[in-house]
Amino acid sequence: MTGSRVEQKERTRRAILDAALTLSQESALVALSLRQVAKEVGIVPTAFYRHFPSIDDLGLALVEESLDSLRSLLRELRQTAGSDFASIIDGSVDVLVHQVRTHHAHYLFIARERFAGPAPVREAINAGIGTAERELAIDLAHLPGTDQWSEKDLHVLSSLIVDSMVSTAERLITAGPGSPAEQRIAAAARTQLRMMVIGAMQWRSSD
Amino acid sequence: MTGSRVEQKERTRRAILDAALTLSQESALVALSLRQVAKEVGIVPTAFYRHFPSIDDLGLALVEESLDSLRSLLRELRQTAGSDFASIIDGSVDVLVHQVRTHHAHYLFIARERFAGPAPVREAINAGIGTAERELAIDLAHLPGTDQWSEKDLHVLSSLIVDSMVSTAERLITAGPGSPAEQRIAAAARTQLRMMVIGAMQWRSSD
DNA sequence: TGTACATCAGTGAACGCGCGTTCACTGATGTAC
DNA sequence: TGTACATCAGTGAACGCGCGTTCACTGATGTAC
Repeated sequence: MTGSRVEQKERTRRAILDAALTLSQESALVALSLRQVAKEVGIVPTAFYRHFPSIDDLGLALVEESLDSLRSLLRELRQTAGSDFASIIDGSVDVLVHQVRTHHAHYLFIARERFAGPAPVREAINAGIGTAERELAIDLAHLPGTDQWSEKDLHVLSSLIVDSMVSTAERLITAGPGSPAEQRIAAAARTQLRMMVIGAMQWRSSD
Repeated sequence: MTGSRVEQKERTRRAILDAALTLSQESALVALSLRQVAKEVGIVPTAFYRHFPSIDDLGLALVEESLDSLRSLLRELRQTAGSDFASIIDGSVDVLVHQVRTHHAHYLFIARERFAGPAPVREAINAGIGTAERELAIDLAHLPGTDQWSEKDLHVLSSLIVDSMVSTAERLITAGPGSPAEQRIAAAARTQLRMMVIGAMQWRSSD
């Protein structure tokens, strides 16, 4: 019966990733130590090298995992349908709250490393946010009322909405998953988005 | 002639703070080491203790310095007068761009440590941003057109504006002081703020 | 002005600690026959 | 099914390194008389 040894190895690898994610929540990726992780997992420090070539590669794996969560959030947001703006906004905020709650560690990781991480990590995160802005600008262009808008103004509105979502996500992270503040933050986010949409609908491109 | 020894001590203290700020830009406060700082300043590691009781106290001093910059930014923003919204917005964005450019290291420090810093540092920074939101809400209540707004909606708009300014500041920091992107970011910020104000003027409190 | 003493910023040796990484090993699991 | 061998996840000792902090010191600057 092969597979059991393979499975055990995979289980340890996952335990390492989970321990690393947990530990990096307490401080930051840069402060994560192989020996801490090994202790948390319950293996001897040197056993780590059966799973990752170095401590930096573990960091990269964490980044990839977290960015996967971010990408799946963007995918879900784009699929949020609705007959009117109000229901699109409500659906989007629900998706955001749910995702931040279920992948709390990943979003905390992204918020932390977005500015404090090593350069490649920062760039990967900002690339993810940039992609969200561009995709949203495309979606906005297909909505009624934006016909005469310039490319530039579409991107300004798009980044305004994305900024607001990022700030909301950061507030949700700081509040903690399932906290009493969660619904208050969500309600404020919905109001923010409605104000923005109203402003946008009144907007006429000056270009 | 007393004073010269005192002055020399003060000069070394400043050199330590400046070196620490410079070094913390390359990674993060948590990764800052006394020995690195001492090397940068050109003193032996133990001389550090003539100026700060411990490495943590140096960190606190950096936080205080950076928050001083933040507070002076808020003071300047509140004093930004104008006869109409457009000139208030233009003036505010100018102030933001100028402050981020002249105190670049402090704002980079704030952006980094806002989520990645030790808990007391994170709390101090978020308290500063919270204060900005509350003060702005008070100012907004005195503007024409917000008479029937609820307290809650005033704070929602206030946090929307502050979020946008924070995001703009973070973009300016990432772009670097005096970079070619600076004017583009400033122009986008002005457009964002105008859209928000238009949205707000159309808003009727639902409470 | 000159001398004797006090102050104290900066020195240099030393400490114990946790770090990432290397290496040869062990012993349970898996495979070939 | 039973045996002999191969694989390889995890072990444990060891390494050199940078860390924060302690301590007794030195010697230039400042003060009292």
